[in-house]
Amino acid sequence: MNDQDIFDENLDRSIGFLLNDVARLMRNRFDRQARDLGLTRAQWRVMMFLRRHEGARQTELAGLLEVENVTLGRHIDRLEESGWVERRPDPSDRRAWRLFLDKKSQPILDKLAVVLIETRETALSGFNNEERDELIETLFRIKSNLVNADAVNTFEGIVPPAALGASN
Amino acid sequence: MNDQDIFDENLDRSIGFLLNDVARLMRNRFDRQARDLGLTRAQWRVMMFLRRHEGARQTELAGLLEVENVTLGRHIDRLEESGWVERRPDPSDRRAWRLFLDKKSQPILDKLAVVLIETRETALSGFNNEERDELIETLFRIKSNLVNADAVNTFEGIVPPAALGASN
DNA sequence: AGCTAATAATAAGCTAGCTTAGTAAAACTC
DNA sequence: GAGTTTTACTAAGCTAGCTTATTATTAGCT
Repeated sequence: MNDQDIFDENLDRSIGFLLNDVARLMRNRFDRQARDLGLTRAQWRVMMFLRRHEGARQTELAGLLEVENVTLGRHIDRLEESGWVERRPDPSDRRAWRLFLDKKSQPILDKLAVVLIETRETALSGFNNEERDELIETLFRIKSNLVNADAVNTFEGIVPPAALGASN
Repeated sequence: MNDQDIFDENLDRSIGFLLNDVARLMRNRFDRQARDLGLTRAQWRVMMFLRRHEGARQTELAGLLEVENVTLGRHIDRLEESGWVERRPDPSDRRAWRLFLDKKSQPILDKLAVVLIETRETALSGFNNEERDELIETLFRIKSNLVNADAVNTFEGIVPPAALGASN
């Protein structure tokens, strides 16, 4: 087994690429089904979160969605253009906007929730409940590994290594 | 528990969004680490596949990567501009190109493979081998569910339902 | 040989994510 | 109270994916 084989094997078994592939396939499937409802999956997700946090500011909502501020800003631009979402000035902070759903959004949100469930059932066909729960738990574990690693880079990375291992 | 709760629960436990989040976090992490090497993860992936299939045509390579023809085409545009990849005319088909790696690519490919492994180790920290294998198998299962479902839509979808259930 | 079909690739234009840089306002510090 | 830093958001511009429409060329049918 030479060097190239070692790399190739890592490529074939790359969790990152596999995750990407699966996420992309699900996204495409959802979007095809939902195409006529006028919202993309990401836009709809924003609105689903917004429904539970009406009056939130963009930064708050971006934090909940775990997306950069700028990314959410563009979603809101489009949602506002299409009349799904309304930006109202924050009375106590002139830099900020408060976000609200338009009335017409409710029925669409519910329809898209059905599409979500259908997509999931397609993806997980043949999985029993136990397997589903395991998968979700596994994904949360990975996510928290990655989020923590990022946190280390931005905060504790400043702390000298000795301090981190002190409790041993 | 009202309707909204039901939808919200499905949102919280949405495999699709979780997969998306995790894939995004891994992509970001990889890209940050690899930033100075001059290749993005997707570009590098193209080149890793190309290394094992030199002389392939764009459509062939896109098929291997499970990406649309157009998506690969743009990758190749950029890779060619930067001198990583070369397009040579297909001698037997004047519509097609044959793709080849530039010599300078080998050392970078190997360096990026190391970044891939580091990213994976961050994501899967705390996972033993068994858990890793399970995860990969699970992802393959989902992927094949989705790919098969697409196939049904494009081919067998035309076949009358009765024919599909005939063997019962 | 001559149409018609299918195929390889590109063009244009959309969403979704990111970074970096900038503006305006608020909050903090002295 | 003045000056600095932080915060909320926007602007511009990049990769990565998609769809739909076009162009060239090949392959298939009659």
